Amino acid sequence: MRLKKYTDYALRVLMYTATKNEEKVSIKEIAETFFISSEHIRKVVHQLSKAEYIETTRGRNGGIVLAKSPTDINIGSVIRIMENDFYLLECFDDGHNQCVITPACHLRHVIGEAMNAFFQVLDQYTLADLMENKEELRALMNQ
Amino acid sequence: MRLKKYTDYALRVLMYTATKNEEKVSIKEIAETFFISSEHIRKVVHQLSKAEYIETTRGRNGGIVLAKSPTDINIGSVIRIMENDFYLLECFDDGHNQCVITPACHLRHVIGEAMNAFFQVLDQYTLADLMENKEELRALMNQ
DNA sequence: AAAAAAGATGTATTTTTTATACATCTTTAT
DNA sequence: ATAAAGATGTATAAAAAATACATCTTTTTT
Ligand code: SF4
Ligand code: SF4
Repeated sequence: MRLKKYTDYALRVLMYTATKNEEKVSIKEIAETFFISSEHIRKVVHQLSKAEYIETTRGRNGGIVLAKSPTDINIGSVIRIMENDFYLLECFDDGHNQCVITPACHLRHVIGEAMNAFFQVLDQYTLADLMENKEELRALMNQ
Repeated sequence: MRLKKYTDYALRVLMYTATKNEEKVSIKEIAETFFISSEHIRKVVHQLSKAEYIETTRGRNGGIVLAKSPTDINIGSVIRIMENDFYLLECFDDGHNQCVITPACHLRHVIGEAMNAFFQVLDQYTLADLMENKEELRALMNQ
């Protein structure tokens, strides 16, 4: 059981961007901060932008800013969007389920309940909660 | 985010075995019930046996029985054993973590808390809970 | 003793998913 | 025009998971 690296990268992009209040940040500087190829960050940024968490501006002096206040960026929602696939079990994917006991199986409800508990925790936090020690984070990011 | 098919197969083996109280069951019949190759079931059975959830007997009239009462087989523990890897994030794997903000990052604690909530639910259930409607399950398994 | 039925072990292959890289746009301030 | 930024599409590589194959060993029955 793992989350995708892209999901984590997405949160890093949001955290990095949040350290620079209204100032624009570039894909390049995020990539260099975390020692990740700009290529990956680029894709993550694209998705975050489509989901309207950030606003991007092309061209010279372009860059990225948050599209809303950190208090309005919910961690659970970010993870749901980045992690497209939550088919923890075969029977969660109606289209491909071939398990014969599905109609009577309690296991699927137990796992479903566990997954809900997982998200219930995530849904309680926003980007603002992650930025509570903004200065400390900024220092580690070598700003 | 997915569980491995093997993890689910392991639970199916346990549920199937639980429907036949003390009677031995064979890998072949489990495989045929769920339309899965015996090869996969064999591996799962091997792991379940090593973890002492089931007892296997070789030879003619051999087969599988539960090694303990369904009330003593905790779902969370089965999943923890079958699913070896819970490195939801890069920083969860000390050996390979290169994330620069790890010392100050709150995200990792949020995800950790969510994962705990996930297991806390699973830890509340045992195989016995899944067998509450044993007859219904048995019918779907064509017994 | 031989045969058959069961599980044990080890290894190899294939498929799927995820991660990564490359090439080529488009936009915009200077 | 040019340079600096992001946008898009596609291709490749690496890792993980799923699947298959071959060959044991154990035990009961005949
Ligand atoms: S055994 Fe239960 S949980 Fe697993 S795939 Fe079948 S219905 Fe779903
Ligand atoms: S950003 Fe936080 S959660 Fe993600 S790898 Fe770094 S320390 Fe871990």
